[in-house]
Amino acid sequence: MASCDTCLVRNRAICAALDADEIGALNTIGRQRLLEPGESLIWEGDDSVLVANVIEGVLKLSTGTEDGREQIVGMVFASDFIGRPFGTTTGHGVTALTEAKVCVFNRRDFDSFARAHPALEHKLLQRTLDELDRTRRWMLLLGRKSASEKVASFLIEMTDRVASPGCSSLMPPGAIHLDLPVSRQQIADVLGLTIETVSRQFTRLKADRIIDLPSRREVVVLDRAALVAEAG
Amino acid sequence: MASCDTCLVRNRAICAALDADEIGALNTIGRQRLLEPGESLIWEGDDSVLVANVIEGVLKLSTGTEDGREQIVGMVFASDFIGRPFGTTTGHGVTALTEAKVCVFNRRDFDSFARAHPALEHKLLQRTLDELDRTRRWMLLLGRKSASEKVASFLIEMTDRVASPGCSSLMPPGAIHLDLPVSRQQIADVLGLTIETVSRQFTRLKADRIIDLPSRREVVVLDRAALVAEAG
DNA sequence: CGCTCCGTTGACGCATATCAAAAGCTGTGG
DNA sequence: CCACAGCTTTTGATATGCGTCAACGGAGCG
Repeated sequence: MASCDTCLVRNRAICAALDADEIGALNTIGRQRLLEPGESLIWEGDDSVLVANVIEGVLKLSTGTEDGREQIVGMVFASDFIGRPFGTTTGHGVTALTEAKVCVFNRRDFDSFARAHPALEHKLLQRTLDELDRTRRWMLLLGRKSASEKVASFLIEMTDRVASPGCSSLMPPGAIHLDLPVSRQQIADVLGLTIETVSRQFTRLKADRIIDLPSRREVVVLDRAALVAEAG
Repeated sequence: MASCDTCLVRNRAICAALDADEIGALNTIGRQRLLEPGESLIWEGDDSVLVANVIEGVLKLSTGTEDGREQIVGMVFASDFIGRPFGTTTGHGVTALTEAKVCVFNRRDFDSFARAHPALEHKLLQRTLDELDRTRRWMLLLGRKSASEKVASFLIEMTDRVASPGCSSLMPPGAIHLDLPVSRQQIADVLGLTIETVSRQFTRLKADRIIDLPSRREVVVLDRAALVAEAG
């Protein structure tokens, strides 16, 4: 059975607020679950029945209109928290983008545990405040930036969030290698654009020698400064 | 001297989590402040030196690009909380839209007080989670909705948030009267549009008998259902 | 009464969406 | 190993919604 002791995110997730005894107690109400790419953990509009910590992988948070338009409202990574504690419904779906491992809790169990452990609630509050700040900054992008600014901003955000350690010596100095966890369509859904516009911006950036595109899911950032300049 | 005992939002703001003694203690570190329309309490990028509760009035949270584009990332009303506790910088400015009364705290004082009072932190967490949900729903609007859907959504949000009690008997049955706390430019900055587009949508809605526009800052919603249908 | 600010209206252009088709990958079965 | 099917992505042609620029109008104020 998986235990918190061996958990990859033991010291980075909100659990870091707890001591050994408390972790033991939390361990009894949580269980690990594996998700395949495309598999959903929570659906938009559902009653809030569970919350979770991400142990491995990348997931998206998304909402949509009735006529099928979709907007990705957040991406969550290892050690991030998922779900809506202390509430009744979840406003957005949660779906795995890569294979993912999550530590799932029944929401009510988690709620009472959290209320009994202020240090945990404090960590959760800090995370929520950070996420709110990040989300508000993204609103500027959605409301006011052009397609080229949006794509540049996306790539910069990605270099900060999923910078691959496996940069081979074959790459030009200063280059940053990215393995995107998302398809072109999903990038479009993050940026509020169409897939065609995203694709055209990628090819233009490649033509301008600002990035390289070794494969569909890979991006090499050749000139990060140029990207920052384009991001507005 | 103003005291929490007579505070208009005593039972709705996060202070509602505290008993009489605790309120007394909080009273000693907070002070009231009046703001004129257009006056800023916090500037984007500032060190986070203060936090506050809104007692009366409406304020905007906004970010902008270097070249002057602006995006309003939130509107705050009576009993809402303002500022970035437990953090170093604030990602957005806070500016009064109407005359406003706020209860201001030094951020460090508030931080230590909050850490010592888990019930207060819990209220703050709930508010922050609610605000995050609201903000994420707004992202769908910014990224995926058309101008007409945006304006309709804005008006619906306003009927929920500032429905005037003073509906005179002169109005058609079912009509809802709104006193907008914002200019056309500010509506545009909330919706990620230009002032001209907002204006055109307003006149169209008036021509379609869905709203009436008695004055610049007033809107009468004649057919809320039609507005909901347009909001997407 | 006239000035100024804000909002409205109109003409026009452009960025991005839409529609359509070709070009790469990826996997499967012969 | 090749052929083919079913994808995602790219590329191209066209359409359109919204932005931009410019002029006008009306409300508030000295």
